Amino acid sequence: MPEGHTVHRLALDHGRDLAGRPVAVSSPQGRFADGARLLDGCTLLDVEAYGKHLFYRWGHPVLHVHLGLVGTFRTFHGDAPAPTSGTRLAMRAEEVTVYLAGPAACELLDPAAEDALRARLGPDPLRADADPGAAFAVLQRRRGPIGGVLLDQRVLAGVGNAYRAEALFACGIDPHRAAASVGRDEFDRLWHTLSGMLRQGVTDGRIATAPGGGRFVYKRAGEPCVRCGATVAGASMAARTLFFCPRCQCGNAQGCALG
DNA sequence: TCTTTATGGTGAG
DNA sequence: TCACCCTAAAGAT
Repeated sequence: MPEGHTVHRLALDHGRDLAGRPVAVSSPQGRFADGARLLDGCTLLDVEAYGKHLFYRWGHPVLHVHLGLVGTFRTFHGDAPAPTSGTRLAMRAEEVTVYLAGPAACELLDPAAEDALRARLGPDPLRADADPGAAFAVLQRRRGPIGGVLLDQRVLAGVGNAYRAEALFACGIDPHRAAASVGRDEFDRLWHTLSGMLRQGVTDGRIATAPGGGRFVYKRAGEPCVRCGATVAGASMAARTLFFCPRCQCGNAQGCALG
């Protein structure tokens, strides 16, 4: 489930449900037992999202969570079921209970470690402090196709496989084109498209980028392109399945027809 | 009751 | 580029 929109939505929800109150923290699975013991009963001050990373502040070392590919949070209002055997972290404040399972990271970070982590991240299109120019400057120096560079969190933080496919389609950009060949105007349209799609995803709680609540190309390999009817392609790029329309994104399409 | 799949990232070769 | 880590749900047997 997790691209930037999921993580930002979680930060908003957890901030609303848990912050400002003492939180009962535990690790039913046991793999975060030491950290949970330290945080248990502390008042959560705030929750921040940066790209695909979550930071929970308590006045202690910050709690850093990264969902990875399979991590999921589940929230219960009122009575919560018993946690599953894989529940790494449980947090409860008043009537809200949150379970975390399968994260790539659930750890305490001291300020230096947090700084080092943030220094590795490019601008996040969902954040007000994001500077698209910084992302463009990095992108211009990259070798390799734009479809691969978009997934690199050092260039842009928060974009994953679904949004790379949808945004490149919406902008009519061939994913195989060299990243360095993308001009500033074109990049600005791409940034704006990504930002809008991600923002919509935060609101919706899911990735619905095409009119009618569906998707343009993501996971639609073999089906007809919604715009031109050509068969949507699926191919591997940067170790993930890339979906695109070989006609609409043929390498000489102009501009951002849909975005 | 298996096997497969997933919107991610790291570290080894 | 590959193997591998994490968990749960869906699909196949």
